[in-house]
Amino acid sequence: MPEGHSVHRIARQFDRNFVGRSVRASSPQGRFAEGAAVIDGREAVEVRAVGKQMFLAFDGDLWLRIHLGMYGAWDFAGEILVDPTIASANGRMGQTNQRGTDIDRVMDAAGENSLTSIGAPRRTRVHVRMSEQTTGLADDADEWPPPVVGQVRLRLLAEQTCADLRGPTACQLQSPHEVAATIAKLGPDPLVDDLAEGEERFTAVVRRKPTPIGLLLMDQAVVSGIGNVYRAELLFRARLDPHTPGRDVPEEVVRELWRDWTRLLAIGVETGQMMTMDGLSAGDYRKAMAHRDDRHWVYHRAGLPCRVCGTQIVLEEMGARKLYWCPSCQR
DNA sequence: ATGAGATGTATAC
DNA sequence: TATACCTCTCATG
Repeated sequence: MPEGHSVHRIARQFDRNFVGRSVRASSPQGRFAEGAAVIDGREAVEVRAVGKQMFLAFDGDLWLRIHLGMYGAWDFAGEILVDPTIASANGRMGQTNQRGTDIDRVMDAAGENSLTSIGAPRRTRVHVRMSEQTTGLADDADEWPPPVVGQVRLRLLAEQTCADLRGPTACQLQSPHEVAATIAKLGPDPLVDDLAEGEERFTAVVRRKPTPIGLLLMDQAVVSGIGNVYRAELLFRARLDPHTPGRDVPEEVVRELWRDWTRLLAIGVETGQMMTMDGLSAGDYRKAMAHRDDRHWVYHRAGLPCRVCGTQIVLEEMGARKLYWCPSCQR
């Protein structure tokens, strides 16, 4: 259940482990059998992430568009090269293996990005290599390719790396033209678009609309990659009432929303975690990360006292999703 | 064991 | 606005 940061991390995994290699494709579940047959045997040549969507190109101008939606996930298995840009600061690893989208949660469980934490409840074991240094588990007995478990819509297999896709909202082949059309409908993504241009686009659209800012932030045509967690947190960080019509949000505040999103997205991609309380002391940070519900300003904190003013955090529906906010701080 | 809920979107009414 | 999609995790018992 990724917001934009996870998709960018997954794309970097594909860049590292599939691009430049020829790929075997299959649909063990059968629901993407025709598409898999078309991909099978081609070389992956490029990967792009825009917002919550990933586009993987194969030779012959064939693109695969993936949107994980709410439950979709990639499982990586095999020998996996970790992209240094997503490796964790402590030098071990960022996410790399398994559940592309659940990496945050996997690491949450142990409180740190350790290999052992990742190994425990997983169905696949993974050799992880950073640069030349092998840090993976020794488990020579594993089968190759790994046995299929559960409903796998698409399996992509490179020489030493396996990626299994489950439960995506979208998994389809596209022509270059269709890819361009899909991307054209998306709002700016700080990791794709020029930051200044993105800021202009975002600001212009928001300042024109009567729609509540809480809906605009979730609208992928307005800005790419923000989901329900980042929405709540961005609004709190801006001390902004979610109901404020876009056109009534002061321009400087709109611009700051965009800049804050660029900041949070970069942190999310780097760390694999939705860190929205950056700037905490080391001690507070450790505390915040220790418990799942202690790491956000307002998200998932209905009825709890606001961390800043003590007012009870409000829960309401907005855009058919749960919105959490502090009615005192956010005006 | 069982069930509710979830970091999302598309479609029908 | 409601529902379907599709899978996993967590809370509950």
